[in-house]
Amino acid sequence: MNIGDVAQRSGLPAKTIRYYEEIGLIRPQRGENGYRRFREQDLHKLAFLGRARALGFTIEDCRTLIALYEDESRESGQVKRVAEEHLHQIDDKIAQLQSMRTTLGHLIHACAGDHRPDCPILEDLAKDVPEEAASASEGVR
Amino acid sequence: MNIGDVAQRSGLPAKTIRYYEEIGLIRPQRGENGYRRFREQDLHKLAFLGRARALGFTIEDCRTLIALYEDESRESGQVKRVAEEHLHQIDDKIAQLQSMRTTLGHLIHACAGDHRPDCPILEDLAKDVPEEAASASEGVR
DNA sequence: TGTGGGGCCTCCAGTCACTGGAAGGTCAAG
DNA sequence: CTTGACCTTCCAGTGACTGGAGGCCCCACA
Repeated sequence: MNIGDVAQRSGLPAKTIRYYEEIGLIRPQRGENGYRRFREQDLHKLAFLGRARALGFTIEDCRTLIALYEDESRESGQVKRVAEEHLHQIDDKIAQLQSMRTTLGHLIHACAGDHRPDCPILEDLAKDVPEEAASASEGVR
Repeated sequence: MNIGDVAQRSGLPAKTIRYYEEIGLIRPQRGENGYRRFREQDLHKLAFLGRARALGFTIEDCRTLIALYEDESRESGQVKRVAEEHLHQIDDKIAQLQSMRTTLGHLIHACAGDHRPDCPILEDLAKDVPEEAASASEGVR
């Protein structure tokens, strides 16, 4: 199989597959013409990667998960730990986004959205800076 | 005010403030020693930026919002449109994350997480590739 | 046998919004 | 005069790709 075939069958762009080789996630063989030659096991691994990425696992997580997958003596607790860690990060992100969503929703609701210049959204963004410089108010990054 | 002062009062890291100058969001003056000199209006703008960023607006959105803020003849509808567009993107992201969350939650629930190697998480990730692209004879899912 | 159009290759640059660090100038206190 | 905090610029790196240039390879068709 050439890269175009695996791209189609795995659903991953050829560019991404080359990138995965570059960072050592896969090691396809090479033909005499220099073309990558993929075997079924490569395709399998790419599909694994595609699904893990679709669940939001980082590339490093994927590396770990593949290593565990190939390790006969793994303990499912190891896998579960990685997944739970990731779940927590997803939850954090959702919470952060929902907080933004709430605030933004209120502001949008309060804004007439007409031809006049008065706008609660801008007014909120331009609120005065609290004068207590010393006390720390930690923002989002 | 030097950069350290505005950093503290705006809650933004000095690095970020320098970056904002580099991309033209702010234009602080300079002292004879080469230090940036910030006025109250610069601080105000940085606070505006900090809040907009905390709501998840992109830098380009921020540029637009500041321009609207400074434009006396703006229409609040313009602001509202930007905010609504952004809200949609937040909603999309939340939906995507919640979908991941659901799947991942199921998998984690199904995984014993003990010393044995059997793991539904890995099994799911390693599911067979659907034969859709190559053969096109099988039924779809 | 030539030609045209894919497909494949590598390498480089860009994305987004910072962040870290090196190397060095400036300032106020002791 | 030294120390140390603060400031400067410049360069590189982050994550996970993505786009594009320039060039080789392969096959079908005339």
